[in-house]
Amino acid sequence: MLSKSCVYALRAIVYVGHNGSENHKIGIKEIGEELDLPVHFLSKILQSLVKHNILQSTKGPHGGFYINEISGQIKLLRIIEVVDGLSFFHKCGLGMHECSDTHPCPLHDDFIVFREGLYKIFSTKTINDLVKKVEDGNAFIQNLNTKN
Amino acid sequence: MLSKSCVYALRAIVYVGHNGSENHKIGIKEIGEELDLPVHFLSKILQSLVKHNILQSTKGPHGGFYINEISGQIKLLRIIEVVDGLSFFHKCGLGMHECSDTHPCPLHDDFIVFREGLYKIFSTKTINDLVKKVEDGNAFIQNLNTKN
DNA sequence: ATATTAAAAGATATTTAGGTCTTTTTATAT
DNA sequence: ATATAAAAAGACCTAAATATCTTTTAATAT
Repeated sequence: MLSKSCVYALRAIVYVGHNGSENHKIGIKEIGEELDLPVHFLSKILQSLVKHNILQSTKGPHGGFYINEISGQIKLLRIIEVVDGLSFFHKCGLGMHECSDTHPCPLHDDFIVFREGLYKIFSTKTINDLVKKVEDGNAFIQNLNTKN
Repeated sequence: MLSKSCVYALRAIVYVGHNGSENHKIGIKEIGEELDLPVHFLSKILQSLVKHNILQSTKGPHGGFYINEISGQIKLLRIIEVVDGLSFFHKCGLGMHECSDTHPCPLHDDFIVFREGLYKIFSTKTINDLVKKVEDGNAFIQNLNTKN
C-alpha cells in the first residue's frame, strides 16, 4: 500500500516529534538505530521531507532533525503525497484506466469504501496525533524484538 | 495493494469466465488484446493459475483457457494467495515487525478496519460473482478508451 | 503419421524500489 | 580562523517486479 519509503518517513517523523525539539535535535543515526531502518536510505527520505518543509534540520555540531509547531500539525496525507504521490487514492483496485461510478470495475463499490476510508484517516490525522498516541503509551513505533 | 500480476490475473480470469466455456476456449492473444495486457507476461501468470487448478487450459488447435464449474466458485482470495501471497492481510500498515492489539502501531486500529474489510470481500466473493456483474452490465473489465 | 496451432517453458531484458558508500557542504564551538 | 560534527548530495549497487522474445511441448484436425 504505502511504500517502504513512506512508512519509514512516517515513523521517523513521529520519532523525531516524540523524542526531539528545536533545542534537542535528533541525529539520523539515532533514528535509524532506534527504528531499525537503513540509515542512508532514510537520510534521503528525510532530506526530501526537509525540502518540502515537513521536517526541519540543521547541520553541524548538535545538528539533527526536529519539527516545529507547524510541522506537527501537518496531515499524514501530505507526507504520503510527497513521498509516494496520491495516485493510490484515485486508482482502480483492479488497475483499470477508468473506473468510476459510470464505468465501474467489478470491485469498485466495495473498494472505494475502503479507499476512501483510508483517505479520510490520512487526511484527518496529523503527526501530532500520532506522537500523542505514542506519548500516552497507546501506540508504538519501535519494533519489539529488536535483537541487540 | 494488489500487484499488477494479481490484478491481471483477476481480470483475465473474469474475462475467460465471461467470454469462454469448455467448448469455446479463449486464446491468450485475445485476452491480452481485449484487456490491454502484455501477452507474454500474462501468459506466465495464467500458467501459474493453471498449475494451481484455478484455471483450465488445453494446447493445440482450438486450445486456450477456460474455467470449469469448480473454478468459477473459487474465492478471489485464493487467486491473491497464489499470485501475491497473503502477507498483506497480516502485515502492519507502518511496516513494524510486530503490530497487534497489545503492541499497536499508531495507525493499527484504523488500519485493521481497512485490511479486514478487504479480507472479508476477497474471502467472500467468487470469480462467478464478478462474472455475473459483468454479464449483467453492472461492471466492466475492459478499458474504456482503448485507442485502436 | 503429419502439419498446425496454441499453451508451456526458458532465457533475457528493463524498470523501479530499496539500499550502500563516498564526498561535499554548512553550522557551531573552540 | 579552525576543527568538528552532522546533514546534503552524488554516485553506485542490488533485488524484485514487470515485460519481451525464443524454443519446446502437446493437442487436434487432416
